[in-house]
Amino acid sequence: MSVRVRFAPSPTGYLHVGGLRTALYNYLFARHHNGKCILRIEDTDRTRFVENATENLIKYLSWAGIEFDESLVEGGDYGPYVQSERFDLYREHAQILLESGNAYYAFDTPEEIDAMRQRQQAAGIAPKYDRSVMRNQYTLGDSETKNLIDGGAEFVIRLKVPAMSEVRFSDIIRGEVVVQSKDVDDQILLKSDGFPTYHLANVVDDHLMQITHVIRGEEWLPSTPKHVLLYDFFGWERPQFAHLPLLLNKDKSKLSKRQGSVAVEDYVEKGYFKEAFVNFIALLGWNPTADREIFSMQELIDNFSLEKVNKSGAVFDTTKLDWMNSQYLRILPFSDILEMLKPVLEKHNFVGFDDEYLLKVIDLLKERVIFVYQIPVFAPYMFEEIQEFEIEYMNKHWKENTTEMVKELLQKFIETTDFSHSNLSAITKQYVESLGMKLGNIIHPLRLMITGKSVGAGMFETMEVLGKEKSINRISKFIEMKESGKI
RNA sequence: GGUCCCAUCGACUAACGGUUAGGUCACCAGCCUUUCACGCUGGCAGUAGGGGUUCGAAUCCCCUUGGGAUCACCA
Repeated sequence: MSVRVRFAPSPTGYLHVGGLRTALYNYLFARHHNGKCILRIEDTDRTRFVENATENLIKYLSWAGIEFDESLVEGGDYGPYVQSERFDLYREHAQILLESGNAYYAFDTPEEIDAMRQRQQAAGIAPKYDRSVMRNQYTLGDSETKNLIDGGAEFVIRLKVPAMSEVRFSDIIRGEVVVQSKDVDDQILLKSDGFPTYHLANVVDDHLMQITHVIRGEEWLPSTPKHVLLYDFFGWERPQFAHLPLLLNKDKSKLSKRQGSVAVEDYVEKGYFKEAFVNFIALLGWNPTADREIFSMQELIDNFSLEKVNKSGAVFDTTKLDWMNSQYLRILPFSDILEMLKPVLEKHNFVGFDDEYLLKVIDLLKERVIFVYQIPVFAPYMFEEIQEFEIEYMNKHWKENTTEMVKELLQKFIETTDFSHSNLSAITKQYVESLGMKLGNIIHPLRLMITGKSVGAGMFETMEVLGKEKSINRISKFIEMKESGKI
């Protein structure tokens, strides 16, 4: 039987980084086994409906390079892929459970349930639906139950958890898990509005969609016994479960909004490459070899296995992500970087540069920054005239004879027709040597005049990219300013 | 609190009974150098604690401790 997995997010607004990792592992697992990866939208909670949330989810999943074989976009043979379009199915299945005696009607109001919990808490026992005293099919009797329903009373359908037995299941990542059924609550399956809860919808859909492996976050582990019971009651074969370790805040609690960005879109906004982000996320909780850090999507697919997924949670610390981004800045095709650079430059109002020039600038600076957006911040002088000179830098390197030297060197720059960095270097070195001086005596003043800053890429490389005209103009202009005492 | 899950450097992790407990990020130092980076070299730093099992335990078992998740007519 071929592998079929699903990513089943609830459209509550944005794609969570933990959700992205779950989606990614599902995707990697499916691709690794030549199986199918399905996207199913779990929108059974009408009170949490968020406009455009599904579109947003799909947008960022797609940004990350995660493709689905079946979804509301691609279609497929097991649709619809949106739970709100499958309500009849859930009602039918709840009915099956009712008839087989594995589920029952209950009529308690939220207030009554609340009162029950308070009594239990006061008595120091775990809050759990008390089938023997609440208003339900068993305490009311079948005829009264029928009367209530016929009379239009609101009801829910609850799972009838067996009194004394063990629920056990095996998890690919965690091994055998055993829970006593007395600790499992009579979960509501169908809400009073007729909509299913996650538990029912999830099991029905996973079965109907022939999902072979349920790969989801660890937060679902405590409710898995309910799901297992449902599979058994329906007489269905259970899928294999794999509960992924959680992504954590620095304080080790479940990754949350309060302690930093958790929305994938925030990281896109911050300028991370999708390749770096996916690579980073993939290695949080799973590691194929440990002697390697950089993996392309295809390499992740080739190496992926659920057996190597860790059991313990991973702190989502982006320090390493920054390093990865810098690595990708070096290995990614120039054309990709160029496309990211253009909109960034526009924001700075640095316009009118041709691709050829921009490519040279990227090559010049990519090893000195970790984000594309830092290029114009690190080296604005590549895109505009110098706004400000670092005075301290000037004071440190500008001696009495510097102006004279610079003038002579400028003359040589003007005379040369070869403005390559190697030739510029040769000219300059020859000149300082003729004076019996060191390169450092002239290169810092040069850097100051050309860039205004004390830090940057190789000086002659910078001049080459900037070009003869601009380089010479900046030097002449600076000398004028210097001699007229303007600086 | 009940139930369940988890536990190797600060972080991500490797070692699936035998290693001086390895790698990466971060941090520190040195080298390189034209500044800043990159790069290279080296360094700091870990098996939560206690019992077993075994010739031998990070690894298997138990207890303790710690952390987390979950206990909704949310997913």
